[in-house]
Amino acid sequence: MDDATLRAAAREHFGWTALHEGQTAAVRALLGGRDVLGILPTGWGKSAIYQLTAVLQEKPTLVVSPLLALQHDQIEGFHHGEAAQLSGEQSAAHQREIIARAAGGELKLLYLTAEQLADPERVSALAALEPALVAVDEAHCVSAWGYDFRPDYLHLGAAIKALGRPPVAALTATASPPVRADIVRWLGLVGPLEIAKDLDRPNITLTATPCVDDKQRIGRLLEVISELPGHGIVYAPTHRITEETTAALREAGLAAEAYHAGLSRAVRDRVHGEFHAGTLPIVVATTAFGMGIDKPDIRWVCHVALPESPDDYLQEIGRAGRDGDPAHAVLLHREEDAGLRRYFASGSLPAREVRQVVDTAYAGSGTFEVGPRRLTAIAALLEQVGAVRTSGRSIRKAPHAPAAERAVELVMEQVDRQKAIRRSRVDMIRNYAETLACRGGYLLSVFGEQLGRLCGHCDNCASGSAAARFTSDAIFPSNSAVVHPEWGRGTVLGYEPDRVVVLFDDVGYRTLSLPDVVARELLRPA
DNA sequence: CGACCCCCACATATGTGGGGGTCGGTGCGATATT
Repeated sequence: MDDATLRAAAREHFGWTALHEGQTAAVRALLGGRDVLGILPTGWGKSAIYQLTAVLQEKPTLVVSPLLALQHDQIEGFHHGEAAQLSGEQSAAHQREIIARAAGGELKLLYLTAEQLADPERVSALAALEPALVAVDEAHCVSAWGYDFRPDYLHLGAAIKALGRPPVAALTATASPPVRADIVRWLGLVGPLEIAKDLDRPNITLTATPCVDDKQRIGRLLEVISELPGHGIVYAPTHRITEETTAALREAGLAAEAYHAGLSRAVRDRVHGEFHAGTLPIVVATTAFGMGIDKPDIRWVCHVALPESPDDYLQEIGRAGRDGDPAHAVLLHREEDAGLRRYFASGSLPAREVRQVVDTAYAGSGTFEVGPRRLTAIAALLEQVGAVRTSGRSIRKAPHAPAAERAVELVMEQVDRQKAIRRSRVDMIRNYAETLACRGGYLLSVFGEQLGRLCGHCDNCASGSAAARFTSDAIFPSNSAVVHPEWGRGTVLGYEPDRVVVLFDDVGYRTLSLPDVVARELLRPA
């Protein structure tokens, strides 16, 4: 199908008068049976990719979307009348009715969660619909949530296979190279067409300020907020700090409300609604206040602790200034912040538990003595290394499975690798906070994007400290593959004066001293 | 990983310091209780 036909269809079905080249390329790829990985900013028109593809096909499209509230919004925004949601909130009868409507050709889009696809009966009912496409929205959740929080994300690849393996569109606003690798791997994408829009957001001024203690940090926060125009979000690391910060702001006469997962649904909805409507100027929140915030005129995002990763940070500050007007991202950090993040990043999956699952699965009888969440994650990891086949709750030894000991070893290698990468991301966001070089350039380099100039919208660019440190003395080109004797294969991401940032496949991000690299020949071209 | 709380010992009758334990973020969905 050529672009003119696609544009005509977009106009006819949705009234869209303009499509990006990236959108038409993605739709063409999907219609031709090719997977798509789209890393595209919010507001760019990611959903249009699968919506347009969906209406051009006879069979329905399944959309995996992480939050039920998000699904509601998207179904409401789809003015085509042919979208519905399938979730555990609905009665069994209602669920059957939805599937029947889809089978009758009445629905083009069916929204569901990853958990829905963990149920083999549900999957076979959906497979009978012969879905034309699976879209995975907010695909970074595979990586961010799969390993511990919502492990059914790790079974999506297997579920998609069981659905007849239609083409897959994986879409997200933010994904660094390790996250992309997770998406490709766990969704089982094959040679996907990658569409990425550059991540630089020139209208967001980046600032990071070290604080010696929490008292000073709150003081700085109050100063910052009083200087900044408009409405904004304060991100805090814990429920308690969220509440305390809210109290401090209110005491200073500011209208602020807390938002975190410990609050009732009613309070959360009210706070979200008032912020969105503009009647509440400040929300102090944990990461729970995230996806689904679609307010164009957020003027600032201020962190009172280090976030867990560059991915999280970019995602969170990306909520500011969507209207394109000037906005601010302020990071008030302390060295002590990294501890909590390292803890969150570490997770834990004891080899003993993996062994127990392997032994039980191989024996074909007995009980799994592991919590349900962990069992789901372990099963996915074991399936990935070819040790077991899973279907719903059943975990059976796979044909040609490795020996039990070897299976545990293979899984633990994956777990350790994952842990190393996640912890290295904490180091990267710390470097971002502490660097005297260009912050915009640094942040982008973590995502494998080379700015090649000063960003011109960070505090270090403004003070001149970035210019003094700008360097292009590359000994290896950016994005080139290198090998380190201890850390193995990696990709050169960028340079700071006397330092080079490399992303290693097995150990994650590392910052190496350039004189050291040269003197000891630590890096060789791969 | 580190903040914080509790408890205890300690030198002295109220505060300090140390040891040990606990807790910290995201949401789905199924199940139990009003």
